Amino acid sequence: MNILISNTSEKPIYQQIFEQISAQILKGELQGGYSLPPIRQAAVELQVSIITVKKAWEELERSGLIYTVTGKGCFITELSAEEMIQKRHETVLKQMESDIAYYRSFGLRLEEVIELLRTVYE
Amino acid sequence: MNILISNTSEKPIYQQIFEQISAQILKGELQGGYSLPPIRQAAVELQVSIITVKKAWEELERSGLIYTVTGKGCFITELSAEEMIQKRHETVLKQMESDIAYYRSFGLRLEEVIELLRTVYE
DNA sequence: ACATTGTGCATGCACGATATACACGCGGTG
DNA sequence: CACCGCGTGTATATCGTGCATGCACAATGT
Repeated sequence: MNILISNTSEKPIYQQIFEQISAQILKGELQGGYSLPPIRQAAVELQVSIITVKKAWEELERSGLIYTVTGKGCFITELSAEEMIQKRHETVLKQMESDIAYYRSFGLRLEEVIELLRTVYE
Repeated sequence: MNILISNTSEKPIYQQIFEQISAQILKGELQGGYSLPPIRQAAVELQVSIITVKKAWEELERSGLIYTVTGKGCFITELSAEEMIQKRHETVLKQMESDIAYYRSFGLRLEEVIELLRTVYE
């Protein structure tokens, strides 16, 4: 459970949890077959309600990254290295499309965007 | 008033209006000194409430892109070409920072991001 | 049975979106 | 010059939706 929750962020808490665990799974930091912490324990660690954790877990299950067994726990879906890369790119591309739409609405061309990226990406 | 509102978008309506007008001003499509449509007229055209338009106008004023005169109307702030470019980059960079944080959370390096960008940016 | 796990329901609160009534500014008219 | 009407932005009260929560219920395994 290496999660950082920002109370100042405009994103809902359950989505912050979802995104960070999602990233950790797709980076291979959380191995398939192992289980996630019980929602109660996670709730205590993260200082949030059980239900907030559950909503994050539900999103993860909807994305096919974990599966739930009532009474037992939640387990990480086993993925091959190729599948992880594939899902990671899918996820990033989906977000990137709307990001690009925003940049383009300001009339920026591809090379301008790349130039700005280089100045910010440390 | 060349605005497109998406009801399926997760973004609030007033923010969609704000972003699009903001972009049009900073691209020079809306010249300084000219006035924006009255909020009532804009509300009819955009099929939204007066107050929703007002909230968008307030955001524009807070960003220094327009100024309001009670009883007269709302007018676009006069900006030099350099100021427009500057503000445009400021705006885009602010958004780009959080975009990059997202990409990096998935472990992507700068060159991978650029490669993905090239495949999507048509 | 009991302890541990996930699930479902009812509540409080913040925010987006709305309609209606109010205040300010300008210009025509007596 | 005063007044009133029209067009402008402004403020108040209300409704619906979604985030976040606590508490009680169901399922699993020892």
